[in-house]
Amino acid sequence: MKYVSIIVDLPVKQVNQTFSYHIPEKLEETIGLGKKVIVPFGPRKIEGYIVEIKKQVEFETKPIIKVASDYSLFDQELLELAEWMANYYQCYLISALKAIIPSGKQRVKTKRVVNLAQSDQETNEIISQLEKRAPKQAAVLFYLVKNPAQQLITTNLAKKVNTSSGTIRRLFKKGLIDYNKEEVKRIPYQDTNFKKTTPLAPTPEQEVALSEIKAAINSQLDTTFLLKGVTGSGKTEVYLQSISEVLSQGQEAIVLIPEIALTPQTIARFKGRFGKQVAVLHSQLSSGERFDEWRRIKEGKAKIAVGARSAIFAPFSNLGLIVIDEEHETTYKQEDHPKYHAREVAVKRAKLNQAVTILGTATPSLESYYRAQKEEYKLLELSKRIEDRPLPKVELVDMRQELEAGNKQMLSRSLEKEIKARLEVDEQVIIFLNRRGFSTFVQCRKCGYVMECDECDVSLTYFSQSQILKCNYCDFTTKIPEECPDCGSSYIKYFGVGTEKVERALQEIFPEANIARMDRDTTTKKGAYQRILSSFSAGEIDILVGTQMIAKGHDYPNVTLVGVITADTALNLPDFRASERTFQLLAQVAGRTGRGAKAGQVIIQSYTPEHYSIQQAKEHDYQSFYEQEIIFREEMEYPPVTHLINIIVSDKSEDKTIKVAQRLGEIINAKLKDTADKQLLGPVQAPLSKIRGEYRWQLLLKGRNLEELRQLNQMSLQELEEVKELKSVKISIDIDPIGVL
DNA sequence: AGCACGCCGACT
DNA sequence: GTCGGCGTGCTC
Repeated sequence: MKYVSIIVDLPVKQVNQTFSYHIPEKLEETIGLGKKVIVPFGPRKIEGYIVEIKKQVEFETKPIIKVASDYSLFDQELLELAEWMANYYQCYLISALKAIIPSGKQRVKTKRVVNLAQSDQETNEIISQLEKRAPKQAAVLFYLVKNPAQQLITTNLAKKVNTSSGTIRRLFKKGLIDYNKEEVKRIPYQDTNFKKTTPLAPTPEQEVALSEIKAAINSQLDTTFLLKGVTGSGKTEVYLQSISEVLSQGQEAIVLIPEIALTPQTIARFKGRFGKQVAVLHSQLSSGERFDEWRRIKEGKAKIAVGARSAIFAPFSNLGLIVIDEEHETTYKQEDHPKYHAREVAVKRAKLNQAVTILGTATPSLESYYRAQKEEYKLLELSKRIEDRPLPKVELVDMRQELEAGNKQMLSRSLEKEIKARLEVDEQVIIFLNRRGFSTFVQCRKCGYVMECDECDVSLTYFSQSQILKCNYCDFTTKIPEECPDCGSSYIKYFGVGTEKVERALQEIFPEANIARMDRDTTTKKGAYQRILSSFSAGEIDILVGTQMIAKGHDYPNVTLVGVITADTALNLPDFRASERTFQLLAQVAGRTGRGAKAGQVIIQSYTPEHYSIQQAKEHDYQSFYEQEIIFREEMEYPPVTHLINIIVSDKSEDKTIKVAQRLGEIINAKLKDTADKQLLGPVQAPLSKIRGEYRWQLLLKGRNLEELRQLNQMSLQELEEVKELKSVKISIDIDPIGVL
């Protein structure tokens, strides 16, 4: 008799372990590691994944009911990677596995949402009947009447009215609610024709980098390179020729690109060189298309996977190279569980395969450069742009002096003058707005009242097109009030320098110019993002105004001026990465110009131009920036010198949240007593103190040894579980958080 | 998670 | 007494 170990598809602590089953004879042929199966589990049937095939078993077993996938969804190597992730990021193995296997795959992705089974009126009657006998059920129905079209699944609904899933099941049994399968839709991706490209002759610097990389590829050691190359220095050509080398060894390659830069232009560069051998994996593919690409990789038809974060799990069997472009980008860190960082996973996966990793960027993350300094990574530099084009000249404008000189506009005199000059010679301009950390909000000018979301601790964002106020954290939307809800005054005003405001101001000064705007507001519609960029690239737009999304990877040879309206908004955030982000952003934005034959110019407006992150960005001097920033990190004991674990405690009850956070704090502190190399910050109210009606408190663990921190964290949480009455409170762990905001 | 089991207050 | 809600524990 053959047996298997199964991980069941339930992200719950109690079943975060393997369960043994036996294989009925007729399924023996189709069984295998990584197959999805249906198994009996208590009184019901659930999905699970085979993680081991074995001959003996120490339990009385039930049989597997059926095999639910044609393919093995992961092999031994990817299973090992999942186990590493589960341990490193402290998540359930099933969560790590589900991050690895193709998402949206075989079947259309659906969620089971709860609906009322009768009209609101009838429901209201039922509520009054139930209220006494079954207050919880009445509360659930009441919630559904009050919040139609919220499309909640059982668990979330139960949480909303503070009850268990059992209550909802009882309502279903009574026929008062029913379940609807709701499709999670995806936007299809259109393929284009790709022009064939041939390898370019490398510059001397590229030559050096390539020879080192090729040597590493041939040595079969898991070397990690940090390829630090200024914008426009030809990093992509290095990637392409490295991939060629790997292919000639009969091995495969993965290329990660930030989602936002995964445009047809970027894909064309890889498809143009390697044609059909390239599989593209990103979130905008339909589930069918994505699964097709996944199968091409699995079957060995594609040798190169190009994609966003999750492409790091491409199912290759002989991986030789992983490239991470723009390695400093924070989008490589997954926001929800498992909160993995693709860069860390890549280095681990390379190790499992004796593969080479190339981390490419103009502005390395402090983490990567720190490791390069310690020679954990090998540093390769491309300091010159192709054809020796100069880096753009950067001018800093002190906005305080502008104001003193009587200019109250948001455009400095010098930026206005330069824009005018470009328009006269038909060159293009990009105006960049660093909006991270604040958005347009609505405030009463009389009493200062700010419109906020009831469920979340944030001010509502103003969308002028639709004349509404919206919460960025939940789906709450509302109309702009005529009067202040607090004092009744009608002096309600919209604040914040939005892209829209900049656009309008520019249009006023330059009525003749064609101005387009790109931000979340204008790119929500399908394909809008592409449309704006291609029209800009075709020269139909003179000035493009936008947020972070225009800072990434495109080549516009006719752009000769980039203006940054406010360089320092991110600097004022209470986050230890504030300077790093500011420097990276300014350097990236500056890189958008001067990429053609014409020289480029950058004007940065700032209220704190003396800050080193801004000064060093002006000089294009990463090295100096790093040296100054690492001193700050050393002093404050922040990453990359230390590791962090962010613990978020959240619950609908503020009282319970605080109690749990404080109890956890006590437990940790007791364990920290005689250690100097680890510390606990908090518990404190989280910077976002309330999201979707849940209160949030935060604890931050800091220390040089991550393994020790992790153990401390685990032991403390275990001890916390003994406090029974506080068990329902949610605790979320973030290992190596990107920010603590 | 989601199912059965068993305790306990309310009501023909 | 019995009906049904709600907390608890278990799933190879």
